[in-house]
Amino acid sequence: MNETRSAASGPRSPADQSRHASTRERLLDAAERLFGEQGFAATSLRAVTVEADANVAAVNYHFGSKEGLLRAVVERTMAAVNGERLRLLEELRTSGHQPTVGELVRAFVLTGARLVERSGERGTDVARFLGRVMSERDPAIRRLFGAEVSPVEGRYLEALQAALPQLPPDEVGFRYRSMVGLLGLYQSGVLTDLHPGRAAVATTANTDAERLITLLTSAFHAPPTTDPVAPAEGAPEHC
Amino acid sequence: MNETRSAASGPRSPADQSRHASTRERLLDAAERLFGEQGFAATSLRAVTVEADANVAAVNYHFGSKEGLLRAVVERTMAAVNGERLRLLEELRTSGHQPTVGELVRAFVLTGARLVERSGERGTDVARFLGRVMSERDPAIRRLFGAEVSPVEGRYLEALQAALPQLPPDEVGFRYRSMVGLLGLYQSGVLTDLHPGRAAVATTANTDAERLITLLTSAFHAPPTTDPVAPAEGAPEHC
DNA sequence: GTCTATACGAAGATAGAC
DNA sequence: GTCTATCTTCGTATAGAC
Repeated sequence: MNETRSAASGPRSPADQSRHASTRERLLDAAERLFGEQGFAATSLRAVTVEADANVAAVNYHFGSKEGLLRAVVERTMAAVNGERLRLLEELRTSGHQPTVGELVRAFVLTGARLVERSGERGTDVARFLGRVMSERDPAIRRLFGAEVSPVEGRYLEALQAALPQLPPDEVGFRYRSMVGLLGLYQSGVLTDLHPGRAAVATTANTDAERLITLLTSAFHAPPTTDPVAPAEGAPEHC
Repeated sequence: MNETRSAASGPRSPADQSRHASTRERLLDAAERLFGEQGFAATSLRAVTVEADANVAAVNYHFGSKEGLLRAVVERTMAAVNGERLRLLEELRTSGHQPTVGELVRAFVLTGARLVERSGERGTDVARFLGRVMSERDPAIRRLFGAEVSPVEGRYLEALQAALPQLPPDEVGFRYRSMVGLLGLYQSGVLTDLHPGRAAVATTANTDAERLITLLTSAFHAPPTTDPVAPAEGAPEHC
């Protein structure tokens, strides 16, 4: 309860969840869960090492620093998400027709959800962790995340631009970044909570994912932004 | 460069920007700038006190804690934003007709921009600070921010619901929270940067604000979200 | 009342023993 | 390769100067 170690001498028995995984893997699992739960800055390295049943210095040995640990967790998780996104995009492109905006948005948003399903027990941890990292404002973390998603980003931007030929590339980029940011906020739980009135919470996740897809699809279909000075304002009103 | 103080004995000459403001005001100014630049967790209390030319303990005296300092900065800034938002909303409601979604979104989004203009020199600091706080994921900070905006939130939700009678309240709430979150990401610079190819940066701010208004207005006008199982997907496609 | 000097415990990082 | 011991920095708390 007190300090750096919980079981130093004897064979540790309580909550030995990831049985004989390596120290490295146990550190990654613990960091993913705690970073997702409490955030990066709020999670102490000592809390991670206690949960992973390892020493504080093991983090520095395996990952160099706390940020190195974060980078490793991001890489491990994003590898799966990136693969899934590219696979879905290929699937759409080889289906005979140009992918629509709605299809692209749906594929992008649901990738996170599918990853969560496949991750089983650790699913919600992964979702919260990804959401947090996705909309992080720390420049260092943003760079690290950006480097991880850039291969997929280019492909999606191409496909979105092809589906929205009337929009200037700058505007497609702006809306794409809005999608990434909003998905991050959604996955970190920012858009979900705060309405305590209702009872049904079980289906909220799926419903909100669909709401997000609806919202984003309509956002992409907005007309090109007009001049900053006194725009017509009624433009999207007609439909 | 080393420790808690930069000029202990003589009259401080370098960068004495807010000349004879009280220690309390100088602490608020410094915190607003540094929290906006680096984030709350990444900014050390000592960095704030060095910039404000005050002692570390002054923070605890005036604000009780680091979080108390954050609360004070939020309150000082949001008082202006809340007032402006309520004023604009009243202006719309007394203009004879029901405010449209576009008008409500525009009033909400541009409030931040106007505050920035009025703040003059400190404008960009204020914008970044507000943006960061708005989309913060730390529950404590979210609670504190939520308490600050709740009076305005209710009024805007009412007006939006009246403008979108075909949408269920839950969905209006979801889209409102999306607007708040996205505005936060935008104001903290998350949606703006990263495309280094272009040259014009001067007009980017205004342009992106208009893009955000366009995007959000269209997002609010999306049809109600259908059942999670295999939605038609073409719904917003027709317009 | 305001503010400064200073001390304390906790956290991240590092060096070197094993 | 792994862990113990130690260093620096952080937020907070206390005592007293003005």
